[in-house]
Amino acid sequence: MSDNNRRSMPLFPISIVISLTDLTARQIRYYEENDLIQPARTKGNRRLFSFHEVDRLLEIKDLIDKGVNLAGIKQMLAMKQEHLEEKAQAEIQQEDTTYNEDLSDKELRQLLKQELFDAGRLNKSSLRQGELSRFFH
DNA sequence: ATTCTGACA
DNA sequence: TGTCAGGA
Repeated sequence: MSDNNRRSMPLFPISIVISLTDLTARQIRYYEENDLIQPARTKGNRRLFSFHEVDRLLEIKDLIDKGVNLAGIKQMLAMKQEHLEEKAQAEIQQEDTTYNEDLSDKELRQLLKQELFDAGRLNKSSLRQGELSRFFH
């Protein structure tokens, strides 16, 4: 899965991103100021965007059009990332368990502890979703 | 020609 | 958010 790396490669200048997203340069720069994106820079201080960042900007554009403010978008993007990290964590744990036919008591307790921890964090995330209603209108 | 930062008549 | 100035 190194296709993800290509989508993270800084490739296009802001002009291309503008035509790709229908956002203005002002908006794109403003979103960067608020840490919604972090484009790379050339030696001449010009912004370079990756496919991932273009996708991200399209998501942001979508949310803006739906009336979500920057604070709300920031939280939603944060949650989307938490979800990805969770999935990655889950895959790692599955590899461990599938390659070990028999687990020691210590490992079993560790796994159970981890699952309970994840479950607890998921509930907290859900509660935050309810609070997100403040950002919609 | 293109993009960057800062500022606001 | 738009737009203009002054640089790079």
